[in-house]
Amino acid sequence: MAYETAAAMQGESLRKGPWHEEEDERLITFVKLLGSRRWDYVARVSGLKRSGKSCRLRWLNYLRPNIKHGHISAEEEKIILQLHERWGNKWSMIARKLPGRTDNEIKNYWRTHLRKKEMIQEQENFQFGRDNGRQLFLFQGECSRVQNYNAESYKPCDDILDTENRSYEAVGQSDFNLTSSPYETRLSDWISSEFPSDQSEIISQEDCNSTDSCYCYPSWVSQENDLWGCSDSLWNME
DNA sequence: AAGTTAGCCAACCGCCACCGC
DNA sequence: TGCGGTGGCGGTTGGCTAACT
Repeated sequence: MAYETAAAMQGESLRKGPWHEEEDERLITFVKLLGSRRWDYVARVSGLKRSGKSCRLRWLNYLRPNIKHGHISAEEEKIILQLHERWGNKWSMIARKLPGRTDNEIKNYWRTHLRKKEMIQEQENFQFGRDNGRQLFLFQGECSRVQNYNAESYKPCDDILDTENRSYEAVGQSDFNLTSSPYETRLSDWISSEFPSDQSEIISQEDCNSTDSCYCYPSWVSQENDLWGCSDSLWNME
């Protein structure tokens, strides 16, 4: 690892985890002396048992002057929303438009606050079968009748299921988009590429009378082309 | 009061682009 | 022109704390 060279070459292991006050003070001192560009050099010369990368991150996210911490104002939130809509997850670009805020802070804020709002917004605007025609539903619990859903007959889940008698979880494509693990992203991409957007029917597992999990799957997932027996390309992350 | 869950945030990881040799 | 070193970036994780049961 390139970033381990500084301390590793001196036979020392690099420190990880939270920064101590003394480390912060030392880093500030050496950045003032050497500038905030050559982080590997700063890490080496300062004697901090940290990687250049770690020093850079600490400086940018916490120690540099004029940095703002804490409450994101309504105005800032509005800007974040607008820029995210325009640029997507370009956190550093968005951060440049918000003086004193770091990409890390904006990213965290988005994930914990704004994403929820967007999810709610998406659910409100959700038109089953029109925009994202393909939905995967996983119903936990009894599911014994065939249900055909399409854009015209779509009803909110609460209407479809008797919530007093069944617990369920519905996973829509929009939810796949909001998750970010490699496999989920791959799955979402795979669904988009494999199936045309006009295939909107969802049917449930017909002969499922048990109280165990039962799957209601889109009609476009045929027996020959089911999710679990699909081509290697979906699961192969190489 | 103790255990569990959810929210938050600092820090790490891995990938990629750039630059100098 | 290829290669290694470095910085930048986005995604992810882990730990702390508050809220809830």
